Amino acid sequence: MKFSKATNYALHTMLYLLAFAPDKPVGVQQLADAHRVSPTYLSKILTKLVKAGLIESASGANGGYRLKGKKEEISMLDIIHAVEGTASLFECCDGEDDRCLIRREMRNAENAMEKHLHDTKMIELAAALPIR
Amino acid sequence: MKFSKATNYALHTMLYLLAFAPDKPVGVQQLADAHRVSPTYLSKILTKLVKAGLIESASGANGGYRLKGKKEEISMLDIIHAVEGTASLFECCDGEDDRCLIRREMRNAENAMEKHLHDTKMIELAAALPIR
DNA sequence: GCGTGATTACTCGGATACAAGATGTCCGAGTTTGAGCGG
DNA sequence: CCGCTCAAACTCGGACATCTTGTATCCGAGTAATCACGC
Repeated sequence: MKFSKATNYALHTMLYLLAFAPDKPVGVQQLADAHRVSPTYLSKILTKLVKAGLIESASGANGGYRLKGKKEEISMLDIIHAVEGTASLFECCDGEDDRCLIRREMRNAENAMEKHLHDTKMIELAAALPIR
Repeated sequence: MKFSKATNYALHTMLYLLAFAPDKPVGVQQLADAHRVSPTYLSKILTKLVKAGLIESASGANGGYRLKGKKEEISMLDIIHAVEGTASLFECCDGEDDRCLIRREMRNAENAMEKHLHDTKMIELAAALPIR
């Protein structure tokens, strides 16, 4: 039960884009250098963000990844869901048996965390960065 | 990022003990039958609960596992921590760098979930079970 | 100056390799209960 | 009826085996900008 490194990379990359390049596309190489990750691996992760509609990719020379859509609304939860999936963190009791009290409480706890993540917008973090 | 099945088994077993056998030791075989798990595997999980001080084991004939200590105070978080460990769910930025805003917010979200799990006591769930 | 083609700098996606952790099994060793047996 | 012994029923812990998932790399294919060249 851990958040994957992929989620970590995705969050930091999104923060980077918001803070340093809100409009221009940035190459995978540059993003990878900024966080000490392999470019090809980071590319795989960013593909998930593209599919989720958070960013878009530009092919060819001077291509790269660029923010897409309403930047103010991007929450931490959006990014986490894009990378980790939206499935519940806790599964038990064969499917959708709502009589399982343990499952119900686990879902409630999970929702508490997700609410916090949903209320935290990436653009606020970008604005609070000490050095830009 | 998923809770392990081991956590699932641990939670259900604890609920079972609280509801059906608050005092008597129950054999691993019986507990395993109740949740369709291999007895030896369940034994491995319960060993963690023993080390955490939530239950105690009785060797020999008529032995088994029994609740230990103040039953009213056992929370879901206690069990989860016993099985999954107490480490933070999110790690990044080499160690304890508190300047990382992403890490800070992830910790906050995590704490929100843990608070909910801490406030949910197992004995309440046992009392709310429909069929006993 | 202008169009055309080649080059270059990129991303995309699949296939693959590797590592770690979760899951599950097996077995030998130790421990307690209780039954059997002899006195 | 008492005490001893022994078998049975347990748990404990370590050592495996297996399976899934996360992590990471490689490579061929496609695409867009730019440069070079010839007209």
